[in-house]
Amino acid sequence: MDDLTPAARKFILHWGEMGSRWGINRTVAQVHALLFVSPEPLTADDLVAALGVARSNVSTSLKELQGWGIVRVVHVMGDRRDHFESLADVWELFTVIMDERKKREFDPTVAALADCIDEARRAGPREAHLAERLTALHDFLSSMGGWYGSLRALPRSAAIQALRLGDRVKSLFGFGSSSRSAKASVAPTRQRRN
Amino acid sequence: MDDLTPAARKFILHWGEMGSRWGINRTVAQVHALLFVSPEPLTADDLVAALGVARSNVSTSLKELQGWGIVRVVHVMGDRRDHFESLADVWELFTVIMDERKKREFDPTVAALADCIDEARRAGPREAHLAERLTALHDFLSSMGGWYGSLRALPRSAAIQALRLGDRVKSLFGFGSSSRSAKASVAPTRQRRN
DNA sequence: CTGTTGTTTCAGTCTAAACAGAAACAACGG
DNA sequence: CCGTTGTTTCTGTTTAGACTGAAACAACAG
Repeated sequence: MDDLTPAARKFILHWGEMGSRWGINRTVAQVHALLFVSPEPLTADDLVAALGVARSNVSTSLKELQGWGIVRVVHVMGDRRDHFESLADVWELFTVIMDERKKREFDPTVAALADCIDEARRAGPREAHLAERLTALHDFLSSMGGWYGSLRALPRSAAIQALRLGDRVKSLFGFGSSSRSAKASVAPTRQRRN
Repeated sequence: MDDLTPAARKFILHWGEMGSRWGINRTVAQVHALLFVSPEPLTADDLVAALGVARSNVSTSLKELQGWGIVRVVHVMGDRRDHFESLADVWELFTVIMDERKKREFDPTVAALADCIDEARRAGPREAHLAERLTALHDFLSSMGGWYGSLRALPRSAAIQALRLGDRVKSLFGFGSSSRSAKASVAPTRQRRN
């Protein structure tokens, strides 16, 4: 962690922090961050040295990242050791992660909601209100899932364009569209009732 | 937790579990889940009794939910105690939560990336690769943020319709679109390479 | 003033997850 | 067969965060 440049170190630490705030193991996120910014593939021992964590920890993290499909093994001529590299394409990274979390968490949630709704309905009018609320939630989540599925079904360029579609509308409201416009959409949205 | 119906209990536990997997305190998520499905507003003591957690814990959780703007105090005639209710509207719930997490985590990440990029650029060509990777990430996240801002700027009905836009595409693939079609959109998205 | 209600804080406990470090094992190249 | 490399599994240990329960405090209604 000491032979990293300040910028790289800052990024890796922040990325690890973000990961842990979103339910991703900090070390896993850090390993990924380092691979993502590394110009060339790294060995497990490189990662151990750079991040200062145990070998077993790195090994597990690499396995998990490979399981997600965002890190893969490559081989370097004249070196028997495995080297690892991250997907470089950010869009692909995004979709792969979203796919995986959808499968692991989102879809089971929708299914669990369907179960709860069935159960509440079978319990008769006494739980009608519960069934109603859960149905609203279930339908909303299903819609989101369906929307994401549609987006994923598009070829990548079309998908990116589909996301950009809002930009035209946004310009009507006088907002810019590139990087630093974030704040414009943050503050005054609280008590609006769309 | 024992006087809840099985369906309600199952939902609350699952919701708490999901919350904790996405960086939201389990108790906070459970309190919200219970308020969300409750036909009438509940007092803090109701929550203590139903969830079996400490009073201070409920109080803190309620404060946090109020801070997010998804729970509010209401008063019941002839009762001096505060009663709490959740936003019932799922779309509003979603946007409020997304707004808050964007503000707390997403925007700071974009800003941190900009910092790292500046630093890497100032370090000269030695860190050109780092700057390049981080810029790709930064631009992607900015785009996502901009897209979300656009969506939020739309009146709600238009926003929902904008999300539904994919449905037409989806129907080409033979999927349905309304509530129970969840399973249809799940499986086959894995190994496609857009 | 007194009892009720609610908030906040704080010290201590508890727990799940992360993590370290070692060991055992497999694969394989030379 | 030996050395290298990598994986897996295990036992402890550590740590962050969640949580409890109590206490101090404020507000206020009657």
